[in-house]
Amino acid sequence: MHQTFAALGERNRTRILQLLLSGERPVGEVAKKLRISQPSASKHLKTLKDVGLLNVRSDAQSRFYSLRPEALRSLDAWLSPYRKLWADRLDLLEKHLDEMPPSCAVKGKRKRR
Amino acid sequence: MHQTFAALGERNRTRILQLLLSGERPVGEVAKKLRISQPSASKHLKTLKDVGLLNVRSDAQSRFYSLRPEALRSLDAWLSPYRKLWADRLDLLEKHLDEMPPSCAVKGKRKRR
DNA sequence: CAAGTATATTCCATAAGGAGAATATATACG
DNA sequence: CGTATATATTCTCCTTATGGAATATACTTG
Repeated sequence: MHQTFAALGERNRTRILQLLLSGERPVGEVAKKLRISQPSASKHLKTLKDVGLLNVRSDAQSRFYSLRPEALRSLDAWLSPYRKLWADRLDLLEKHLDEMPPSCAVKGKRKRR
Repeated sequence: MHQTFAALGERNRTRILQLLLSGERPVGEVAKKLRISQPSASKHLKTLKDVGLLNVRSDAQSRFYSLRPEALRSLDAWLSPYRKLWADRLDLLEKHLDEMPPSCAVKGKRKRR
């Protein structure tokens, strides 16, 4: 998993992911849109592909790279144990508000019962 | 955001996050549980703190590190545009099933109308 | 204040990663 | 086959990152 994160730990590569949100792209277009050299684009795409974040489809001389949903889904899964953190936080906030004297009441912020 | 990913792009650091899921820990305990040297633990904790993934609380000589929910929430937010990917996939699957002749029907897998 | 405990920082050597230029490979076309 | 297009790979230089050992800092206690 840390390898996936390592792949995402580079600005141009997160930009690539963002670009591919709108659909598959050939290398040249990625390079152009991101204003990086073709070799650079090619390398970054390879890095992302190697950790499973991207798919490639060949058509003639072109290679179309696209997001690989499974990988992003894994990220989502990795994150899931941490979601309880902000759930807990809400609980604490509610408990806190709940223990305040009525004089501190804020409209719409009280714990619903 | 790529800086957060970069911080997570190291095995020991993802392990630290995992460890802190069960609550705050002093540096020494992190080092011991992960079987890494104290300076190493200290450095990794610092990089995680520097990108906002951790909080520190001082008590006497000890420093207790804990997860910072906001950061993990940002991760969750970053991921959200990508969620449509697997939603789309489901749509495609459903469409596919929907276009199959009735003879291929699978109990409970048909698109609900 | 001396000694002990917990943590942070620095230094060093080594390894990994990125940019750019040049080159190689693959495919289409006349 | 020769040329053009699209992409991948290699090489070199440079910056950054990591682990380990040693050292520095902070706080506690007697």
